[in-house]
Amino acid sequence: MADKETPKRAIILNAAIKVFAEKGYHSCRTLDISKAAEVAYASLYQYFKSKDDILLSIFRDNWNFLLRRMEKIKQSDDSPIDKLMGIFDFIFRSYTQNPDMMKVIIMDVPRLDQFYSPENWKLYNRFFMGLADIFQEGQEKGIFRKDISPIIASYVIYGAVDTTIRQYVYNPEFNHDNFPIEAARNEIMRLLIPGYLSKERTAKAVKRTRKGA
Amino acid sequence: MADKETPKRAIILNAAIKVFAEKGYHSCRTLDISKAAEVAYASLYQYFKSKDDILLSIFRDNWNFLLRRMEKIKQSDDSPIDKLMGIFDFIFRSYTQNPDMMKVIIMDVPRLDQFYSPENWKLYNRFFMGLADIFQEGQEKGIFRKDISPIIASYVIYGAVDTTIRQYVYNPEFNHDNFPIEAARNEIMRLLIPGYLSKERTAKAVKRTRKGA
Amino acid sequence: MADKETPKRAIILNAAIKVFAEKGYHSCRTLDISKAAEVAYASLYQYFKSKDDILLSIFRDNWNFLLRRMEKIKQSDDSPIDKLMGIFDFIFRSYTQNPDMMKVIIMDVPRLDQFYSPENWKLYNRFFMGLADIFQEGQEKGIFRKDISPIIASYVIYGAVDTTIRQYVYNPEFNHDNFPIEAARNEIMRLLIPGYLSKERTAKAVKRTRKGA
Amino acid sequence: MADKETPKRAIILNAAIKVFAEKGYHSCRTLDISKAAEVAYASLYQYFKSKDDILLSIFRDNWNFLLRRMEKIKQSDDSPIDKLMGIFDFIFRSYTQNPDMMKVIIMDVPRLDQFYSPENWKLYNRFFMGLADIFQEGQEKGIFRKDISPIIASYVIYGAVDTTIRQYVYNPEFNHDNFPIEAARNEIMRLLIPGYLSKERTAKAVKRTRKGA
DNA sequence: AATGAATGAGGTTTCATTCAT
DNA sequence: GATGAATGAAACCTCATTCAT
Repeated sequence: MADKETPKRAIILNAAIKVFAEKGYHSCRTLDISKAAEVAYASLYQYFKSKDDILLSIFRDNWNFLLRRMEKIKQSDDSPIDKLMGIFDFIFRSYTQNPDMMKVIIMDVPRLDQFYSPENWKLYNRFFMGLADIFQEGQEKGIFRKDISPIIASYVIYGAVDTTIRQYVYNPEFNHDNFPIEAARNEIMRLLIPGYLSKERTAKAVKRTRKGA
Repeated sequence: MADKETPKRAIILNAAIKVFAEKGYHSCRTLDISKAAEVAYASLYQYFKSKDDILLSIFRDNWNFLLRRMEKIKQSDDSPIDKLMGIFDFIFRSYTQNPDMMKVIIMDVPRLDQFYSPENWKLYNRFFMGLADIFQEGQEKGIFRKDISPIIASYVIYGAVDTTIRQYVYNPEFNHDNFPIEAARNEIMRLLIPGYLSKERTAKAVKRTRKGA
Repeated sequence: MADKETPKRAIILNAAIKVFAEKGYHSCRTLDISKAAEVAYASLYQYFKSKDDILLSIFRDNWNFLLRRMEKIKQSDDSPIDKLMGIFDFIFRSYTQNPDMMKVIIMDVPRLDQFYSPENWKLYNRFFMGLADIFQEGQEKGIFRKDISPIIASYVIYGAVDTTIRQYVYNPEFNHDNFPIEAARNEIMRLLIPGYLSKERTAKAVKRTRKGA
Repeated sequence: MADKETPKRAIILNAAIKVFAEKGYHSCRTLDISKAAEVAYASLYQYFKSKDDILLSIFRDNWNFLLRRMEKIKQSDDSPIDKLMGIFDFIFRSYTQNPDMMKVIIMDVPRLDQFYSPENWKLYNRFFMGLADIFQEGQEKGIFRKDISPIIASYVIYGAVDTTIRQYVYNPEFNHDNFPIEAARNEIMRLLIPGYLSKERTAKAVKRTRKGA
């Protein structure tokens, strides 16, 4: 934590992710964040305007990262199915690597009234629009059904991921051992993308995606 | 509001739905609820233990209503596709008739830390399990793919609805006129249920479901 | 409790004594009293003006009873020592028979700000004045030291009883078995009244006092 | 009040003593305390956990001070009578110097339900045990009657002081001018301690006690 | 007389943010 | 830039009392 290398802004953000994930945004106090970050209480306010701003910064930083990754995938010459696969793969890997961050993005960010500002919606929607673009590309190539509007498809795709991860994070009755998150990912793909079938193809797509990271 | 017929508990609950939907659970004060309900402040606390309890009562009452409806649909002799259709139809109609209530269920309830109690999870999961049962029935009848676990399918189905309604409620960039909610419903069905195609069949199923209400 | 014979006022008063003794005046609610009395909530207010009034009624009723008893003892032809003995005996017997009542009188009544009204002080002081009268009689008869003002003596006498009973009621470290309350009473007599010695005399005085009841 | 030298904790405590003495613990609001202390409202809660904690801190601080003083007196080579005299003198002088504090200790502290915790009883009882030790020393030296248990004697001694001060504080019918508190102190000594007689001896003991402070 | 639902005033405490060092 | 003590607004809930039946 008290990492001299890491800039203090990042230290605070990482600590906040941990604390938000543990207690929830509304239930934790700014004092908890400063303690977890091992910085002075008032230091928070030298790097962020407010508690809100910390949470929204977490969203913005990570969402922008996601968007950049999506952009790369979109511009690749993979098939639409592999593109979707690449995005799914990225999200689920993010969850595996940093479940706290994902928890915060999925649960705490949409909780915040201030999240629903035009600027944030714009950023938020860019992801849905990207998904829609890929879906539309698939429609044009005759891979996906044409009687579905791409934007609705993007909601369904995101909703599937969102709700599934929510279950992994919160549902105490859910047996994680029997349903490793990677299995869930594959099943969602199968359900949403009729053309998604062979494992070889998937493995190849994933490999390619990772190389491009 | 000051309805002599309606029991006071229901009056409070309806007022709370309105206030929660307008301002959000954390941003509204209990005083706002009592004013909206046109009852004395302390009356809230004769019918509910706390502000939390009001929100969770909204969830419990409506979720139980949803579960009862689902149970009826499950026990009908409709095909699994029509059963899913019936549930979608019920949820989307609920949204149309009482968008505030849906907003509260989708946005405020999962915000509340206290929501994640074993009792609530049990209630919450009964819906997913019901969806999974129908999906499994479809698998056994050879209608749905067998390489998807029913419980994951239920998450995807619910997530599709949840995220879509969320967009209808919150997204200011979203053009409601071009995407009436019924259209969204149909598109989600098409995306998730490969066998769902003909409009006649759907209309028939909906009719039957409504009659059975 | 639901005693048809006992007038309802007395039922409420007895229930209040029990509840006040258990939880303390400030920590119990009027609802607790009505429940313990098995009367309707609002019935309290047909017999008493307020919660305060209930507590003060307990004081007044019992204090008047004590005063009447003291008056009888004063007017007897016992020696001043036996008179004091009679009063001590009455108080300690009251504690043995109804510790809850004594607890309320000693702990809750003086807690109440409203207790310190001129009327109540007048009533309260009549007891001290009675004690002082007896002490003065003893001084005049050459039994007690003359260099002590009777009123101060009355405070000391009452304080001894008050503090001792307080210990019996509240002190968890106090070993009741080793110090039966009667032993305490005798020791206080010995300490305060130099002439108080022989057991026979005491027994006689007690007997006489009881007969006069 | 706004004393830069005095640590803020002490400022708050002194203000609380004043406010509690004036209005009583239950009748005053925490806002009154902060105003009297001329500190910000929330500052109370940086130094104390709660309103209760403020009152109990007043008790603990002053009681510990009393205990330390008693310990010194016990370890002196004064006679048991002079030791008791020293303690009486200290308590009555404390009352003269800070009647508000004494009022709070005698009236408000024992009001508080939370006062009756094992820890507080332990502290409280140390005073009674100290008094009992001195009384027992007097018994062993043949000064006090042996047929009185020291612990009961300690209750009587404390009760005498407690009740007398209570009268000085609260009784409106009591004529303070005719009974200066020092006179009361002497009379209590005469009543409780048969051997206590000569004024010269007393004066000497008091002098010695003060010197040793 | 008896009931219990309805009332609203009032107080403690929390916590994000600022300020003086 | 760093610190942490100081700040005060804001909100939930309790509870004695009244009122309508």
